[in-house]
Amino acid sequence: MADSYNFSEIEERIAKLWRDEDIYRYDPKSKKEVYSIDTPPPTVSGLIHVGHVMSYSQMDFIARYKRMKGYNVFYPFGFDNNGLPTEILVEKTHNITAEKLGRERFIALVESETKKFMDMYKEVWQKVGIAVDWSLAYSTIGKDAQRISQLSFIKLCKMDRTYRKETPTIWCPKEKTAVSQMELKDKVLKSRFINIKFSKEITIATTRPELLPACVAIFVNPDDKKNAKLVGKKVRVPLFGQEVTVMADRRVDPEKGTGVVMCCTFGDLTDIDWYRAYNLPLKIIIDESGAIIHGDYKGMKIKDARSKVIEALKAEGLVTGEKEIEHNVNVHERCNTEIEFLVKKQWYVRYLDLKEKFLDAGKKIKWHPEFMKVRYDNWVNGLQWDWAISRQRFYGIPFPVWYCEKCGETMLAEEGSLPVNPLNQKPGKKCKCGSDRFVPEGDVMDTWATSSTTPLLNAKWDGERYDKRIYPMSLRPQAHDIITFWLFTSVVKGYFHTGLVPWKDAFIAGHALDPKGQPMHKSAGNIIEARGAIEKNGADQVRYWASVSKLGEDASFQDKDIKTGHKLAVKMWNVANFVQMNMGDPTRAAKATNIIDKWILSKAMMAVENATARFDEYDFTGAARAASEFFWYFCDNYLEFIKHRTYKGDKTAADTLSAVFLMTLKMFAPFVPYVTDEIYQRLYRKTEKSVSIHVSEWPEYNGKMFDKKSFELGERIANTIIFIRQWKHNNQMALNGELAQVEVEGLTEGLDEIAGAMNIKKVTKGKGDLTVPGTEIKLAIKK
RNA sequence: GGGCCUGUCGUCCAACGGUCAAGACGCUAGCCUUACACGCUUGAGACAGGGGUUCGACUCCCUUCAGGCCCACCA
Repeated sequence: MADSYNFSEIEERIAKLWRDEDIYRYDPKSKKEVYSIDTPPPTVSGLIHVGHVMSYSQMDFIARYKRMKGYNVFYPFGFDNNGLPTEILVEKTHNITAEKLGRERFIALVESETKKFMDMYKEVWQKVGIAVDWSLAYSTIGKDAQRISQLSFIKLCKMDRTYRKETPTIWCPKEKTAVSQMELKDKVLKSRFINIKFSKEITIATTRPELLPACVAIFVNPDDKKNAKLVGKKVRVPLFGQEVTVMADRRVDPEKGTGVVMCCTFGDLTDIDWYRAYNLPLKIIIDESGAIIHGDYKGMKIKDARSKVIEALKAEGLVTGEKEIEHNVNVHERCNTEIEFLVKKQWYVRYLDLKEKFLDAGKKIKWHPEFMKVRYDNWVNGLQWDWAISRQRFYGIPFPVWYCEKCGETMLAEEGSLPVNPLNQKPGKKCKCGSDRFVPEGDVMDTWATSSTTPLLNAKWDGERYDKRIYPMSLRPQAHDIITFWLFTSVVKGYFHTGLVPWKDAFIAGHALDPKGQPMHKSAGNIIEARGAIEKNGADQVRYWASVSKLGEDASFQDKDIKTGHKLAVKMWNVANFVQMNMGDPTRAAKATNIIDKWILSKAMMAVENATARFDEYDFTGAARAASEFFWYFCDNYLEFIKHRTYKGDKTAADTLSAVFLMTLKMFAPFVPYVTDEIYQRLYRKTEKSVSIHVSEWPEYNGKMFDKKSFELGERIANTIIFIRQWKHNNQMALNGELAQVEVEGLTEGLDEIAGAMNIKKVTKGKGDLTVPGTEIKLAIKK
């Protein structure tokens, strides 16, 4: 291998080899133990940055390690094209709305549109070298995902775990659509804070006087000395006359406004909480387009109604104060419209009674890192509402439900007919009451209702049975930000449908930060795109960066880590050159007799043992470090120590050299899969008989290659050589310069090795005055 | 407001409660040594502050300060 290291050429060639040999294929017929990974489906939103590369590389380290350890690795890939970002992406690129196109056609459009992105994603992930079986790919809007989501829902209905209830929904009056919290953003708006006199003692401050007709209660803080005495009083709402009660709640800030707040259905999210918590009456005064539907103000837009109400209040002398303020309001991120709250019927999954079960499930998962469990526990402990799984949107997986027009009975689709779209399909049978006229459910499911089924989807759950080799899955890898969503909801589904925790281990990755340590955001303009980074630096180098920071820690994208990865690859390349020139038989290494060989083999065994233990704990950083430390030491010392032997054609040195380098390559293979495989192909494929290093065996600890005495003796010899090397440096000698004589005191073996390694004419036992640090060995050195 | 994480050479990042606190990038000084100058060998350089526990603390506890994240809140 006379050519120099060229990553783009190597990576292209090796990627082709992997594709041609299909080495990541999961074999359902294999007798090997299965290691199954619940790979996170990335959101299809048109962007892959180095953060994605980091988290997918980190799980890939594990997948590759497990494969080399002899597992039958089930490592699928999913595309999340069910979410809002995908919807927005498609709407933008086609300048249409999902609503106008209709659900079926929109989903079809998404599928064809995202095909392009999926191909692009696949290409990038393949460049990164993610070792997934692409034949197991799925999409979260695909037929399987639709069927399983709907089946899960039907099963939950049959278990009496669902119910439908009117609840407030965030609503955009301009686009006349429900919006999710994700789509909200803050906007600072000027507004007027108006003090309204309700009675002699009660004056409330509000920015929304037009909501007076929807006022259902008044709140004060129970610890507010000034106002606490009002609790329990009843008062009539000015202009509109309904009687409301003053209640106590700690969420009221006594310092804000008058310290007295009105609760309307609904002005903001607190109103919703109060409405739920205190079972308040519901007064709807705004319609879907944001117009008032109440009394004299009927038909007016909110802002117009507001001025009219203020006028009327003033006319009666009830406005006792007015102040211009700036405040944060929630607006719809797409159109900047201030959002309102409407009441809609929602489907819920009832699970609040199961908190203890979910906490138990959390205990059964092995968390990596451990502290991530606390986030899960906090979330479960803090749960206050059941899981609302319906969304008033057009794009998504429909509920497989109709309602009888005559008796209102809910009619579920037949399990065998899934997936269905109730909007253009009929139940296929009559209602209990005899009617065959139905109203279809128009809502779609929350995306988590689908994402939560990925373990079931992977295990081909059919409602009863699933592939027990795959499920419960071995590993759930994901980032920490969605523990409360994806991880938790998956636990919920696993509990309901299988009674089992869906995985054994959870592997929680951190986020990538920009080189300055700032989070990467589109708006900050600091996103480092994946493809460019790979083309510029090589996939091995970017992956190496991903191995440097510990699991769960955020990591900034540092040039110097890329550089270090590059140096590592170059070093391996150059060592490979040296090994090739001195190629031996790795299988003969265990027969080594030379002390330096026995020493490096023992050291290699310790490194293997360490890297293996680290990997088994999902500490890939520790594994990589164990490999690196050993490798660089091996290069700088062992290689130099044996040159005098290899130059003479000593075969035993070549055997050890070849064996130890192979072990090192294998320890690095999960991290830098391209360069290690390229070298493997050139030097070892013929003798090892694996088509790729990635389907070869992980180095095992071999007792024949570890000998404590040889190791300790070797350490003393090595330290002596290193000391002489330093002495040469300190005495302005070239490191290969010849020394006339060294007398050694306190070490009787390996003197020939010292002489050979350091180019010393004569090494003899004797007396010395220079102490080798950390030893009792003394030397006398003569130039 | 509640919870969690993190503070170590200029920078990034390690260290079962026990050597001289490791390594990488950068910097310094030597060396073209038959794998590699994309290299080798040197040198300088750090435990955020304050309390405690301990024979002994970077490590455990409390606290202050500084970052970050999640949740809640924003009338």
